[in-house]
Amino acid sequence: MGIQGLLQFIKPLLKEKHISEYQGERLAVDSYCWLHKAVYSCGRDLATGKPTRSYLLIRHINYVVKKAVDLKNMGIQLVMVFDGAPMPCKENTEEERRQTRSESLKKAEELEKLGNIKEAERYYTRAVDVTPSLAKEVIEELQKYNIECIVAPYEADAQLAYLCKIGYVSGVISEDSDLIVFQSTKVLYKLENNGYVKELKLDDLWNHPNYNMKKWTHDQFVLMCVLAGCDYLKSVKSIGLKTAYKYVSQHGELRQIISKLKRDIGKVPIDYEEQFLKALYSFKYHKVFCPLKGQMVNLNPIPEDIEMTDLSFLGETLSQDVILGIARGRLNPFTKQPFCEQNLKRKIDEIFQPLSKPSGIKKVKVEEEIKSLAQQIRFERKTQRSKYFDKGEGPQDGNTENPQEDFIDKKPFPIIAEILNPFKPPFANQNAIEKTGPLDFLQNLSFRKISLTTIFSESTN
DNA sequence: TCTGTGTTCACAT
DNA sequence: TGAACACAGA
Ligand SMILES: [Mn+2]
Repeated sequence: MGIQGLLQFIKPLLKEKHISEYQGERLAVDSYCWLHKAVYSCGRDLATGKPTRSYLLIRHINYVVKKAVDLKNMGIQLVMVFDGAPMPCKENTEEERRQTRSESLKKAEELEKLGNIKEAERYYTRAVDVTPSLAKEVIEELQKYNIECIVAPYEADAQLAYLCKIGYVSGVISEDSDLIVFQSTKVLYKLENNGYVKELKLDDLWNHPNYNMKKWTHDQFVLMCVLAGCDYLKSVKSIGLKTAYKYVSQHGELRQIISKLKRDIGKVPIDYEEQFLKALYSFKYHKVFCPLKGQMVNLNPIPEDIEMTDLSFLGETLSQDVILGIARGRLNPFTKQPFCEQNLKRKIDEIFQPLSKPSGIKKVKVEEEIKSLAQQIRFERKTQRSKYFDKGEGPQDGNTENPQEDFIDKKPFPIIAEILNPFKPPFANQNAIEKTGPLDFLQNLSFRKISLTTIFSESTN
């Protein structure tokens, strides 16, 4: 997934940083990275849908929310971005994943029956499907903390890059090499719990110590990546990043490269050029949500004289109502329908309440848990989202015709105002320090005393 | 030296 | 959602 070997390729360009250096900035988070890690803490319960402990039904939410709130408390503003519908051309990949998930589930259930709980657990974690509904549960929780969430219409990668492009955020937290291909200006890779992170600035790409790309355009870089194999198109046999680099260095342009490729290697698929163009376009013109206009746009504007006229492979164009509903977590990005899952609290209630009746002890425990769920601490009610954001989202927020245009004229990009007038965390020099969540880098910094979100702590059971 | 493939990992006690 | 690593073969 991503571009095989790209992160290794750009490794010399990564700069070791500490997350505290981004205080005052606004960063977008590739939330599925966190979510996928998070579900490892409660694989069986999510995979089977038959939780053994109620807190195991929400531990993954806790993981993501805690991480986000911790960053927010450091004075980093966050935009949590979630994946939407899969691109049509990735359907086979998705099918494979569905396959392995269901196989893993079977295997896990067998192992569990045999009493091999430990091994079963391993397979259960592989069986978990991270669905929009799961994401929705996280989003609902994040929104309680006034953390902005955006569900992309398609891939989060493109959405994150777009937010960079319009200056809505100054960088992205991710693990995915595709972010570079999508032209994100700054990507923070490998955020550790101690706060260290590896930063890539897109501008540095052209000064690679081992590969001369000084005169390259970004399009040429994308060319290299697609040549080496990407999610949208497998590479021709024996072409990896290194040889792709040579081809682009020597020929520079798509048609020439492909004809040279055909001369060098016989086995080039007949429709390779067409597929190649589609892959390039999928990177360049991916459909995303614009939070300023409240509309669906392409990552880059489609030129008048574009070669390929049928762009349906980019996915359908959604109406403003639908894209807004998806982006803000009201509609399922797969079905475009409202989420029909019942409220999480009620779900927990329903599953555990009957079980608890015979045993008085258990019932008390469950009630405590639900009470604790209901009492999630809210803090910092002061809104960080300016009115402009809401205005930008059009009629839904009480605006009538054409709200986005006059909005943009008045205040181009909210973030720019905030760069000029950086957000000063209110706790900058206050003395109260509290040890908080799992991110130990918090411990060495000065923080306002704050109650962190712990929906359930491990000690409840 | 480079690429393709298979395996393991991500949580947290 | 993804990457790292090891190893075999061209
Ligand atoms: Mn990707």
